Amino acid sequence: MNTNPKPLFAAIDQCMLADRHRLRMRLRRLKGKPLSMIAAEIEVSQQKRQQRQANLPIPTYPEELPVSERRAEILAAIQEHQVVIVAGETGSGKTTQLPKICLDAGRGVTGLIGHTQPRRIAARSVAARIASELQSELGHAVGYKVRFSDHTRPESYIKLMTDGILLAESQTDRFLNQYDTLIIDEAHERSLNIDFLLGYLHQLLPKRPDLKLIITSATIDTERFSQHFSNAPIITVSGRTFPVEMRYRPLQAEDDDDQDRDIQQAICDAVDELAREGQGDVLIFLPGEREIRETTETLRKHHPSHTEILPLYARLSASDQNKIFQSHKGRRIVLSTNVAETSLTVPGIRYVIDPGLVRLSRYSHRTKVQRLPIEKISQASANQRAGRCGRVGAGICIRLYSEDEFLARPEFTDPEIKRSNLASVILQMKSLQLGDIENFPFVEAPENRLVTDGYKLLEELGAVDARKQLTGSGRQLAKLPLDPRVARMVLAGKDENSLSEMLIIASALSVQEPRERPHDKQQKADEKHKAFVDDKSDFIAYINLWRIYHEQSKHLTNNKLRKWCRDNFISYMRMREWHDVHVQLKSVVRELGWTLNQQSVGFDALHRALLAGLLGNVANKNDKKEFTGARGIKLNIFPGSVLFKKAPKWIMAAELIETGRMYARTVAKIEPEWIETVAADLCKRSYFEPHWEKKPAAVMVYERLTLYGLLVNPRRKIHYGRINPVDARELFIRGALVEGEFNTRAGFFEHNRKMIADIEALEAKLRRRDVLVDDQVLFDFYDKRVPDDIFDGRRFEQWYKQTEQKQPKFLYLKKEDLMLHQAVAVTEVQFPNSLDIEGMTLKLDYHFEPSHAEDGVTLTVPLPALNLLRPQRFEWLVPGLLHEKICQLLKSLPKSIRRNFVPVPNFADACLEALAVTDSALLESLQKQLLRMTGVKITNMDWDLIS
DNA sequence: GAGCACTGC
Repeated sequence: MNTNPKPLFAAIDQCMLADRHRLRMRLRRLKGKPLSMIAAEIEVSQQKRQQRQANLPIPTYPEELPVSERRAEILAAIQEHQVVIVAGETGSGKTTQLPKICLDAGRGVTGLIGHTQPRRIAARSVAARIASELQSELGHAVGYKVRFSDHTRPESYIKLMTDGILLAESQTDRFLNQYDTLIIDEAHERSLNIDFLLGYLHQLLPKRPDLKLIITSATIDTERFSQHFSNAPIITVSGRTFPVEMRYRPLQAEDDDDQDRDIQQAICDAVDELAREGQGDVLIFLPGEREIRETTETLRKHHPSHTEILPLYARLSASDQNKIFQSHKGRRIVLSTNVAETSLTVPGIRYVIDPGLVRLSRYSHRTKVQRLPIEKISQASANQRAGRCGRVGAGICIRLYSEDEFLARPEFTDPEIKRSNLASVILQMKSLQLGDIENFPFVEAPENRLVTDGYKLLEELGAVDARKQLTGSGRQLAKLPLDPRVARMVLAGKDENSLSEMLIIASALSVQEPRERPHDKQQKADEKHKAFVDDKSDFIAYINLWRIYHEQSKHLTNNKLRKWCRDNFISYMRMREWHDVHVQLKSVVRELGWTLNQQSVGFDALHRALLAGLLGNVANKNDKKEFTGARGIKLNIFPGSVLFKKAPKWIMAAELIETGRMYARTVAKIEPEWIETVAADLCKRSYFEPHWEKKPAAVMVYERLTLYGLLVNPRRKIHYGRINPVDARELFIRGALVEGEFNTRAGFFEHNRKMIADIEALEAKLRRRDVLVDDQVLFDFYDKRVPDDIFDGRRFEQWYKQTEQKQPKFLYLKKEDLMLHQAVAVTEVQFPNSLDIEGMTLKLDYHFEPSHAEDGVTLTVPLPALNLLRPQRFEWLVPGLLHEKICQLLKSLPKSIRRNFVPVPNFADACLEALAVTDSALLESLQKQLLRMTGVKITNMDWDLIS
């Protein structure tokens, strides 16, 4: 039995790259067991490789292409270096010839030659072109893979794909082992995908020393790519283009006498100037649809003759776009957005007019919202535009700005990674465990604040925690081929059992708007689109459109369905794209083990799930009918929305975008209460007016709830105990125990209440407030005894019951707990609770509250007894108060008399002792006694009884 | 009272 694995390890080195890792792992695990099974597999993989080597296509090269002349040089560079930069303009042939040169270099045998393009159309057409040059059927030696369709075979050598596909593959094949060579084409476009890929490859190359990487770019900024890949060699291939004459025609007049022109006028002048140059089509670059429309009208008035004027932009229907490929007589002027700069090549252009403007997407750090400002284009972009007229012959480019201005412009357009919210990139990196984005080897690192905002959005969606770590739901979001916000909706849809509806909406939000609204048929289109409208939600309109369309598709032929789409101003192509995304989402969701609801879901549940992804896009209408969104930004409902005319108080939007104004697009009515349930953790809460309430026997507080500064709930009463148990306990002790606002049968409560009442009664008799301890002492008494976690009636009763059994009366106050000093003077003799008069016992009440009607001592007399009483008796009050009264009387005497009775309290004491309560008047008894003691005679007139 | 262009697990 052969148990020596060594030769097999060596044999694995001759296997297909994609198999090696798996085979090595298995071989390692076998340790000492029979190796026959794995040996067979190794054999298969080796044979596959040998077969590929044997069948390797032998390329031929069209000699007229500039790249063909540099073949040997490029081939040598590929063999000597891991990374090669190939720079060349359009027409150099690099895109079609490089993969063939790679074949010649022996690449493509142990693994595929992967070749990326920024766009699906390009991936497909380049594949077709190379296949035909290798005289192989498309999908055999040369295949392509774009979203929704994979046309490659195991025996393919070259695989064209979008850069997004390669990036997506890295999620399941971390080492990209199916490739032995990668060509990243059009790297100068610097899309998010390309920048992410270049960073990814930077850290992959050391782990895959056998992998070759070729980066191709227009001849701009190639140094940057070279530096990023440790000074990789740059091979520059000339383009096969014709010279373009540059003419600068700024809007500002050169002479002071001349008037400045506006862009419309300048375009007309430029068209006239080019008309004098002779035959040839003109391409004019404009920032947007509106400008194209305006200029079309200006030019129609200006050139009424046989000039054909064609608009061109991405939103235009396919048939209108295709007009640029139809032959024509006379002069053609194409007015185009940036589609014609990179994505689409307009054939037969001899002249370009470039006003130098573009509408560019820029993420605003200030408002956290995507903007679409019109900006001046970069030099690179201007040159790219000029190049569009040098493809069929010498061209002329008229720039509607000066050369100085051109030179003053930035050299390159900011790459997308510096203009985007990075949530999606960060989420993918986290899920790939690529470490922190801050340390990721980007060609150009995005600004920190963009990274911060990316993390913030992910935190809002619950994809990362406060420590920026990926959460469980973050891992799930990363698996969905969707924008993170939309992915979050789908996840919530799973939880709310509304996945069926949610997948329709999520796929709709991922594709371009399928409803068409041609400028000349706006009303007709709106009329047709009314069939899909829901009066509370633009999201429901997508579901309605989806259902109606699929109902039609069931019984209509393809052609009839297309016609139905045309009649209803729906883009058939985009419906197909929507459908395809939906199919893909369904399959991803199935793999995740999620199930689609069979029963349709209600409005609320569906929109709560949508809200989970759109918390940052919530807005609230104020009294002036203006909307305020997160962080105080003012916004408007997009006029195309169903809610535009009658807007509800609260809305959420699928997207916020700032163009002319800040617009909320795809909008639905929401209830603010949903925010509380969906965003419980995200809402900021402040608390005010905590207070004890007798009836619920709890400390209550008002809560103020805001989300990103929006007032979701201004005043909601809730229990304070769970929010701040320490404060709540204090308020409980004060309110319930000290102040006694408490319904309880606990024994201590009545006892303590009575104890305090007794002392208060005592104070009333003494006419002073310094006997009963103050509330703070009472508080301290309870504070010492009540445990920390007792802050409401229910908890208190429970604890009291248990503790009372072990320590009876443990909460009973004693007299000494309550009295500041021993009020010895207070005896029953001094302050009797009743008076015996005329054989009756009459109740006495004491009250100490100056200026109150009942201040003093109150004798309660039954009405029939009233005329039996003699008023003189009451001048004597009660003994405890008589002393003070005598003092006051003595002090009221005129000074000449008063000085005989100093010190007054002593004389008062003496009088008190000598006098017995009689029915005679107090003043007369006093006068007699004082005369007896001092010989001073006082008359009734001497007393001042008023003050 | 109305938006540049692409792409994907």
